[in-house]
Amino acid sequence: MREGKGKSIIEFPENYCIVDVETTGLDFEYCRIIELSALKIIGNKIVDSFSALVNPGTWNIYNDEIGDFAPTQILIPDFVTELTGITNDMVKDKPIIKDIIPVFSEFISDSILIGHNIVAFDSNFLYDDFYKSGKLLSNTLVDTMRLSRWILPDLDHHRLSDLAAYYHIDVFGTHRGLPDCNTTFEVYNQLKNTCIANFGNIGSFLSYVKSRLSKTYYALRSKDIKTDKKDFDVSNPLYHSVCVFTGTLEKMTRREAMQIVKDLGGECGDSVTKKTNYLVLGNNDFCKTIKGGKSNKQKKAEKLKLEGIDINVISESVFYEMAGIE
DNA sequence: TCTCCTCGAGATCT
DNA sequence: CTCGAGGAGA
Repeated sequence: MREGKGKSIIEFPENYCIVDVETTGLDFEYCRIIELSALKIIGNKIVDSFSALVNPGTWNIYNDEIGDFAPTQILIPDFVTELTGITNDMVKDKPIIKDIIPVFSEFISDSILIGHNIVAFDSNFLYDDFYKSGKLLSNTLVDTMRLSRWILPDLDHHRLSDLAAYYHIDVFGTHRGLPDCNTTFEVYNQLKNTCIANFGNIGSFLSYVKSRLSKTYYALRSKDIKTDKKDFDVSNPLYHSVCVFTGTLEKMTRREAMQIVKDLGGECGDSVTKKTNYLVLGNNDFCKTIKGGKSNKQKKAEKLKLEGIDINVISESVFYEMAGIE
């Protein structure tokens, strides 16, 4: 879907275009753009702007009176007019999107596009209309909502209005193309300021994000868990044992469970081997790829046990008993 | 150790 | 769409 669409990146470019679209609704298939706006920023300064009201065009739907399919004007729902102030009258003599795309395309050229929720919303409407005009929207995207979630993680919400309020940005008319572009521009600059204030510089922020994101690809490894304990209870069954987990634990995260093992003088393994002493079974229900209710780790553990290896497959509750946890 | 996959929860756009 | 959780295979 939407092949060749530009990538979403976490960055703070100095040259870019802020983009905002108003539409007849949220649905990509049935809704249409009614306003298309953009600001061109070079060296952090606004140097140009673009804004156009758009006639949403027509649907080819069955007309009872004519007894055939006929083009019917797509209307702006009342709640959208309420929200944006854009009426059917305002767009009725405006060009359709197909006639605006070439101008808009030339305006943005190949610059990075920045917008609030642009990755999941604006860019998809634009991509589809570009596509219908035989063009590919492949511009790289920077989403201020995504930036905001990294830079202001404690905020309850990251809507554009929330960020405008948080930064005390004066908003001149909301839910219209250019005003929203201007708000987004202000928000972007403030996010950059906060970023530098909190991380020292953009570079350390970017490497923080990068390391955090890459961790989502790398499963938790036993080497990530360290203990500062020295005096261990040598009678505890987990002492000097090698413990492996599979599935999701009910009472704690896997990281916490691994920490308990290490604190008791045990070791954790990332996979079941001949050195493994305990395999702790969590819940596998969520995992559709596991057939027959057994993970590969459990199958391997049972195979090794048949070969005479001293390996015990235990439940989560037995693990807590062994660890001395209520 | 590295690369890539899948799923669910949560949030935002008009 | 993003992120964090768990996973497979080489």
